[in-house]
Amino acid sequence: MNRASSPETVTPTGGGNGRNGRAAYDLPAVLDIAVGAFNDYGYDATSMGLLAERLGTSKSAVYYHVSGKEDLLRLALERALGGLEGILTLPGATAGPAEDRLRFVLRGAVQVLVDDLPYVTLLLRLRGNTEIERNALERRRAFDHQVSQLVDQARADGSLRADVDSGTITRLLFGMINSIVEWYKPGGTLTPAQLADDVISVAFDGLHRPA
Amino acid sequence: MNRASSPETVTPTGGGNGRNGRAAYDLPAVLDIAVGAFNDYGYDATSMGLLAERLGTSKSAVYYHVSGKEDLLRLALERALGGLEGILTLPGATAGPAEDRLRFVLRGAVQVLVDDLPYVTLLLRLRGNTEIERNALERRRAFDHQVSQLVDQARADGSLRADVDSGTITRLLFGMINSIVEWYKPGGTLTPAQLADDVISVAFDGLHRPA
DNA sequence: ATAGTTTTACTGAACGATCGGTAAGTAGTG
DNA sequence: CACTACTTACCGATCGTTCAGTAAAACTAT
Repeated sequence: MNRASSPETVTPTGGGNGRNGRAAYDLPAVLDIAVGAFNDYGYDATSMGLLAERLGTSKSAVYYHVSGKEDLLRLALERALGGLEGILTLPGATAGPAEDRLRFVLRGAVQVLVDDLPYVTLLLRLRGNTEIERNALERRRAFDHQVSQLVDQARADGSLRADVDSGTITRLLFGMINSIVEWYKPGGTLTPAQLADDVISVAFDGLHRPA
Repeated sequence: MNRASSPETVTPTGGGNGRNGRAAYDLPAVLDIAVGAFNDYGYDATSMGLLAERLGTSKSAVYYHVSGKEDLLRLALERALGGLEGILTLPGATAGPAEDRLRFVLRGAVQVLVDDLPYVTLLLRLRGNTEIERNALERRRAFDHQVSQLVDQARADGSLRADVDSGTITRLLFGMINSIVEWYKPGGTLTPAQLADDVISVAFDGLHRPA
């Protein structure tokens, strides 16, 4: 019914397993399956029963690996946010002209998006229904705010146009980049590096043919 | 707890009502409340009970106006899709140079997005869990495809850069525009017309200061 | 080497809560 | 008295979660 890899192909942990022929899953494997399901159906519409079905085990087996549904969400969001926040600590994001730093961060964001595609996808679709979700949204806003400050600095330097509001620019920029999770399929002809180049180029130079 | 208008402020249909002091709601009013809740919590996470609470009535009172939860979704999506599809039938979208038609459609899309903000928001967050959702997603894809053809034509005319893949351009373009539903708040200093101008300008000319 | 013990990784059944939806009755209006 | 716009009470299904039990692997002791 679905085109994802069948449960049996994922992570028999190598060594020991349960009783009969069944494979033993470890936490990262369960998390991978869970995030995939969350993205396919939405977090709320994904039941623990369906998750178990995708793993080829029972509902309660999942509870051996994680403490609950929200725990899976928390783990997944931590990974996505960690990747994004990591960009801002890199040298390329902290030193040099503002426009260069902005380009570095945007390129890094595209890289993280592609590397941890399902995890970031999950993050970008949050609604803030629970405390965990609201906490993640806050961290995401903090990241956006940091990038927004880079835009401000680049504008002050005269590198960026000043006829459009700075907040609007940041939001349109992220709108463009974040939309990648909705359509990019890794493994195609468009490589992550080329995608990053395209995004940066379209963002800075626009759609018109180069003069 | 939430900052939306309290139930009592919306649409006592004017004339006749039920029994005691309670107001009588009509279908558009129920739909408005429902779409607002769907966007706040997500469609799946929004229960009919919560909907009734927001309306200030009982769960089953909602069923007097609509045949069920999915009916509310169907009605809302019809409105959003009708608005978008309508743009493509307008003269500005069917005659003239490809770049002008593209600009017209993008501007129109921004306009519809803002005019029917909650309805389009709902559309853009669909996951395709039910037949109704899948049908709406198909219509949305058809709309995107028509715009994609405009991009192709503008490229063939030499109006748009040809060094970036046409599909990538269309997707980044929609990524930018569709992101508006995630942050635009009507009634602020940024008017819909100014927003449309900014979007078109950033998309075609990029972020660099004009030469 | 083998017996006994502990640990790992589950199974199947059941829990209370909540879900979308329904049935039957009723207060107010024309 | 018919009609509108509800009400309260409830249905079966499904939700996330828990629990007691257990087969097999891993470890320890002799």
